[in-house]
Amino acid sequence: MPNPILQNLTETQLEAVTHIDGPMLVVAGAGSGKTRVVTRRIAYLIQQGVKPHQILAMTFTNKAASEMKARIADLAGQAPKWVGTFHSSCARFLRFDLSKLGGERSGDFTIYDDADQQGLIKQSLKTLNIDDKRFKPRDILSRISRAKSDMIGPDDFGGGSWDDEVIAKVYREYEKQLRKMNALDFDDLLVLTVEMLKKVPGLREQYLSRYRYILIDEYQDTNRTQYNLMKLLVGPDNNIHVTGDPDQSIYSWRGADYRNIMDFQKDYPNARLVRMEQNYRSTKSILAAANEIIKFNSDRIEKKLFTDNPEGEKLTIASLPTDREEANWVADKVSALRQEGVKLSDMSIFYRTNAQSRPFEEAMMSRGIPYQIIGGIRFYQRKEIKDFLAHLKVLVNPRDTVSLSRIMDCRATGVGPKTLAAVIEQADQMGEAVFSLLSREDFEHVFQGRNTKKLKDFAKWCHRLSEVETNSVEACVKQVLDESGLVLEIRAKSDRDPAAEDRLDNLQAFVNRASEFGRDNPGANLAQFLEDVALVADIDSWESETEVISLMTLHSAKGLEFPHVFIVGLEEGLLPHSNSESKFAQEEERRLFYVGITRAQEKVYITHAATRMLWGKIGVSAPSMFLDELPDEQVEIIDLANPFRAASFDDPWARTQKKGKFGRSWNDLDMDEDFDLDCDPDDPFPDDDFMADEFVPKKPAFRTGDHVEHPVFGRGKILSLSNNQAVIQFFIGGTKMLKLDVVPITKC
DNA sequence: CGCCGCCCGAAATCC
DNA sequence: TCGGGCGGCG
Repeated sequence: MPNPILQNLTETQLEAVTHIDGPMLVVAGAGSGKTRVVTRRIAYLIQQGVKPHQILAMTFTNKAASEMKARIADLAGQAPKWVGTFHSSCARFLRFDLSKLGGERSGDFTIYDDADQQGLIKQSLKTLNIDDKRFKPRDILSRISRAKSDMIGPDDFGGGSWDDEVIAKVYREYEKQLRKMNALDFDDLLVLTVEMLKKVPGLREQYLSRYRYILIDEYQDTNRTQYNLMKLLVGPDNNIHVTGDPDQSIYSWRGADYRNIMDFQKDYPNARLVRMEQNYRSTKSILAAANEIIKFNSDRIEKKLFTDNPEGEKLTIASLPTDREEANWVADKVSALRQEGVKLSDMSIFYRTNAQSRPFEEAMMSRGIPYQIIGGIRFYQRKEIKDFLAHLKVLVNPRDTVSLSRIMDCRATGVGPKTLAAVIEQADQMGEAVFSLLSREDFEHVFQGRNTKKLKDFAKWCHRLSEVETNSVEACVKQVLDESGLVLEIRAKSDRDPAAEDRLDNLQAFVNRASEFGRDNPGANLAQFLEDVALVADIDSWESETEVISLMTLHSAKGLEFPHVFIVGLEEGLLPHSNSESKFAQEEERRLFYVGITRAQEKVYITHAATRMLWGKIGVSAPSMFLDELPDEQVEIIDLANPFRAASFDDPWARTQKKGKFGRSWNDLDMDEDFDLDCDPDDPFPDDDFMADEFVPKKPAFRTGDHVEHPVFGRGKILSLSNNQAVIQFFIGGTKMLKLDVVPITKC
C-alpha cells in the first residue's frame, strides 16, 4: 500500500518531506505547496519513529498551528505537542522556567499589549519629567521595541545623540517598571527565553534533549531574537528545517530580517537546499503579473516562479471617484459573482490599513452580503474590553499598577491618581503588591495616608474582587463582570453614548469567548485564559468555512488563498504607504502587494479611488505607482473615476497621459491640502453616473471639464454636474458645490 | 482632590 | 469620528 504521507507530492516536495536529519532550507515561492510540505514532513518524522514531543515547530499564527496539528494527526495518527508561534511557545517555556532566572520575575507574569506598553511609557515619561509632546510615547515605544527585538539593552541603546540618551533613560525606567510589575511585553517573551537559555545552568541542555527536530515556517520574517533563539534550540545534530520566501518578507518594521533566510546556508554550510518554484495556486495571468511586480525590487534573489495552470482572466483594475464608490463597486462585483454561483467564502478583500474597512462594511451591509472582518479596530483594543481586561489582569497579577489605574480611570471610584500614588508608595515600602494591599481586610488600619470614605469603599471593593475564584474561567469572568459594575456604568451613560449597545454586546461576546475557552481547555485557569487572549492573532479568529466574504489587511492575508481576490486602495500614500518612503520601505510595500496578488487562484480585482475620506475630510489620492508596474498584457482597465481623464488634451490641468496609464492628475492639481467641500462630504459626487464620458448635461451651457469664472472664487473647473448642481474646483479656495441657476458663473 | 465637559489631534502593518 | 488631555468647578 502506498504511503499516504508521501502521496501526491512532486519530486521536489518529496525531497523536502523525506529529509530527516541535518539542516534544510526550503525556499518556497508563493503557492508552491509549502504548508503541505511542512505538514507532511512532520507526519513523516512521526511515521519514521520520531516521538511527537521531540518535535518543535514554529508557525506564524496560532491558527496555522492548530490546523497543522489536526492535519498531522490525520496523517500520522498522532499530533506533535509543540506546534505554535514563537510567542506562544516562548510563553509556555517561560511559565515553567522563568523563575529559574532569578530576580523579581516569575512564571505567573502578565503579558502587556501595545496599549499597556504605551501606558507604561507615559507613566515613565511622567516619572522622569520628560515632555511627552516632544517625545511621543508611540515613537519611543517603537524605538524601544526595535532595540529589544535586536537584543539591545538600555545601556547599549542609540548612537549617543541627546535624543537617544533620553530614550535610553525612558527605556531603563520602562524595563524597571515591567520588572517590578512582573509584566512581560511581546519582545520580552522572546528576549527572556533567550536570556534564560543562555544563563540558567543546564537549562539549554535540557531543552536540547527534549526537542530533537526544530521547524520554522515563514523564516524570512524572523527577527534577531528569534534567530538567536533558533541557534540556542538547535543541538549538535543540527536538525533544523526552515521554510520561507524572501519575496514575501513583510515584517521588517518589527525587526524581521530576511537576511536570516539569505544567510541560512552560511550558518549551516552543509544545509540542503530545496527550491520550490512551481506554483499550484494561481493562473498564468496572475502569476505573470506578480512576477513582473516583484522584479521592480532590487534587493532580492532572482527567482522564476512558473505554473502549469491555465492562462485565466486578466487582472481587472478599476478606478473610482471616491472611497465609497470603490466599496460599492466591489460590493456590486461580489453580488454579481455570487449570482454566478461563486461562494462568498471564496472571495476576499485586502487593504493596506484597517481604517479602510469601513466603507466596505457599509456597502456589504446595505446589500445584505454577510462578511467577516479580520482585525479592524481589534476586539481586544476596544475601550470596554480593555477596561474589563484590566480587572482580570489585576486579579492574576496584583502588582500590575497599569491595570489598576485603568480600573480607577474607567469608573468614577472617587479615588484619583494622587491617592493611588500614595497607596503604591506604601505598598512599595511594605514590599507588598498594590492590589494585595488594597484588598486587605484591614486596609484602613494598615494604610497610613489619608483614609477617605471613597478610598475605604474602593478598598472594600478590591477585597470583594480579590475573593473571586479564578480556577473556573467562565464563572470567574462572569463574576468579575458583575463585581466590576461596568455594565451598569455603560447603561448609565447610554443616553450620551451612542455606542453603548455595542459596548454591552462586546462585553457579552467576551464572556462567551471565556466560556468557549473554558470548554475547549478544561482545567485551565484565568491566567491561561489571559495569556491566550494576549497572544491571539487577528487571523486566528478567521472562519474559513462560513459562507461569508472576508475583509482583512494585506498582512493578515499572508499564507491564505482565495479564488477571487480584491485588493483595494492602490493609491500613493496608502500602498505604498506614506510612512514608507525610503527605498527599503518601498520595496517592502511592493512585497506586500505581491503577497496580495499571489493569494489569488483565479481572479484579481484591483481598485483605487481618486478621493478618500480622512478624519472627516476629503483628501485626494493619486493612483499607486505599483499600478503602472503591472504588465499591460495582463490587465484590463475600467476607468470610472477621473473626470480629468476625459478632458481635452490642451487642458493644462489634465496631465494624465504624460505619466503612464495611471497618471497623477489629481495630485498635480496640488489640492491635497484642504479639499473642503460645501456639499455632502459622504458623497461629493451625488450623481453616480457623473463620469465624463457618459454625461449628458441637462443645461447644454455647461459641461464637465469646462473652465468657469466666479466673481468671488475666481477661475475654476467643473468636476461634475448633476441636476443643477455643479462641483467646481477653484484655483484658490478649494472645491465648492454650487447651483448653476443661482450662482453667477460664466464660461471662460 | 476628583469629576465632567469640551476641544483637539490622530490611524500602518502585528505577535 | 473617537478617545485622551486639560481646565474649570464642586
